[in-house]
Parts: sequence; C-alpha cells; structure tokens
Amino acid sequence: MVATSLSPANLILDWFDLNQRSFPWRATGGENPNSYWVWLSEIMLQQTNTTTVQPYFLDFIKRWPTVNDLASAKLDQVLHAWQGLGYYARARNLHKCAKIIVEEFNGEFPDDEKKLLSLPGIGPYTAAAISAIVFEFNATPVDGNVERVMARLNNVTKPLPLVKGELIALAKNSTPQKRFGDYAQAVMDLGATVCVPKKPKCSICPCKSICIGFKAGNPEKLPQRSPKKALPTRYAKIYFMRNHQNQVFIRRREEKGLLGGMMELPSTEWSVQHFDKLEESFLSIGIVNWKQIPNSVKHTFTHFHLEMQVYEGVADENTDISGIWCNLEDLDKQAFPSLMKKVLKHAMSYLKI
DNA sequence: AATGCGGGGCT
DNA sequence: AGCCCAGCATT
Repeated sequence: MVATSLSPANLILDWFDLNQRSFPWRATGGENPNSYWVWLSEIMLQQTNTTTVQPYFLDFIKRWPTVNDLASAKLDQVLHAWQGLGYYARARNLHKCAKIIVEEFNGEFPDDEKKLLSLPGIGPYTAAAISAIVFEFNATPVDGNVERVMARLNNVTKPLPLVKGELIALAKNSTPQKRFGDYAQAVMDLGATVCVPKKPKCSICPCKSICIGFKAGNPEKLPQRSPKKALPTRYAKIYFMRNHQNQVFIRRREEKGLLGGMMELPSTEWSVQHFDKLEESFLSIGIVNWKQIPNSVKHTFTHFHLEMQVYEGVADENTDISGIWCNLEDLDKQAFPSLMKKVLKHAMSYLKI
C-alpha cells in the first residue's frame, strides 16, 4: 500500500528505526521503559537540551535509584543536585511529585493521562510523553520540536503562539494507531537532529518528498514567532561578607519566585535604577571598610539582564542579620544558582582565596 | 491569554 | 547580541 507507507508517520518511524539514539533514560531492545527514569528525564528535559540533562540525570539516578529514594530525600539535597540546571520550580515540584507517588499511588506512576496531568510539574506535554512512552497509550506529546516539524510539514506560516492549537491538532491527526512511544520519540528526534531550527538538513530528511514547507522553499523560516520585547536591565550591589573566622555570609531565598529556595549572597534590591541610585543599606550594619571589587558580574535571566557590583568586607562581631556563616570549604555543598556561582568566583578570584 | 521562570549552546 | 530549547504554574 503505497499511500500508507508514504504517510508522514511511517516515513518518520522507518527513519527512527534506522537512526536510534541512545540515552540513559531510553529503553533498549525489548525491555520495558523505567517509568521513574522516563518521568525524571522528561522533567529535566523541559526547556533543556539532552546534552545538558544527561550528567544531571545520571547523577540523580545514582543518588536516588528509585522514586522512593527521591521521595525520602531532603528538598535541599534535591535543590543542590539540581543546581545549574535552572527553572528551580522543577526541582521543588519533582520532589513534591515523588512524595505523592509514594504516599498516594503506592510508589507507581498512574497509568492514566489525566491523573498524570494532575501531578505537580507534569503538564500536557509531560503527561502525554509518559503515557505514550511508558504505557503505550495513544497520546501525542507536543514540544518545540513537534511544533516545528508540524509547521514545516504543513507549511503553517502564521506565527506562534497564535497557531499553537493548530499545530497540536496537526500532531494528533498525524499520530499513527501503533507504536505510540516510538512515534513520540521519533518526531522529537527528527526535530532535534534533522528538522533543526537553523539550517535544517532537508537533504537527508525522510519527509523531504511530502514536506509542504520544503516544497514552498523556506522551511527554515518556520515556525514564525511573534516579536519579543527587549529585556530590561536591572542593577544591584551584592556583598561578599566574611567574619573573623573567615566564614562567608549566605542565606536562603524565599521558596517561591525567582531562584526560589536556592542560596544567595545578600544584595540590594535588583532595581532598574542604576548603581549610583541604589540604596546602600549594607554599608551601615557593623561592617568596616567595604571595598568594591573591580568590574561587575553580568547575568541574563528569562526576562531581564542583571548587572551586579560585588563588594567585599569583614563583619565585626556584632553584626546581626539572619542567615548562615559558611566555611569557605563548605561553599560547594550549598545549592547556589549559576548567578551566585559567578559572583563567588568573581570575589574569590579577586581575593585569591 | 499573558507572564514569570535558568541556563547553555548555537550563530 | 539574539535565537532556540523534550514546558509548567500562576494569574
């Protein structure tokens, strides 16, 4: 049946069979996927590349081989292991979800897409991915890869996010009535290795003959996106404060919001006002002789740039603010986000410690 | 529907 | 410097 074998789904599945990629979370041969591994990897892979995820994944399953082990861990241990991976709400929800799986689902992930969707950190994409990959349900996970492949195959030229619903419908309609897990991974693999955002490799694409976007001539322009706003810049002064025992003052950020639950050095407000307009409350809390460290630390978040001037000083014995005095050699045991690692490196490099 | 939420690896 | 990414939660 030529018409069937030339369907996009069959072309993609045939390509997948010849181009299997190996990942530590992916089942090989005939073995069943490990639901804990699939779930953990899918959470890590939200907005994050496989190359970035792989070492974190291996570290996690070594520390916590089962969902029961993860549920028994302290949140701070999980945040520490997650440090550098970003989107820290994922780590908090991961831990919360593990506890629910153990306490309410007897340690087993529910074989029900709606129940999966109700769990913290699991949205439409992840619920569909687990349903298809672990349970072989008829589910269609739609991520950025799938959106791009669908937009090009069907030459959808209207911009995201306007056409998101349309792309989801196209993805569902092209899902074959077989091999749901393989197909879900096949489309994403195609998007990650062939139908890539820049300079797609159409010459080796299994769908070249049926791709309307390719036929139209500019698949690399798809999907279109609505223009984004320029990021504002915020400024702050941040304080590398030691005491006479040569300990560093650190504290924990609030559980919610930006870098929630992670450790930080104290700083002024992160203000759109420039440095010279910033309040300098830390200059008056019993510190002698703050010195500004030359240059600044720059960092970019999802929605703003941040530029920080770093100050160093030694606190007198009466300094009384809320936080932790941390030994220098214990700093790497703390759950610092990348920004704080940059600041620490900047200060300690300057101070030669 | 819009916004907040990291960080790294491309070009 | 801008782009993208195996998205979710909140409002």
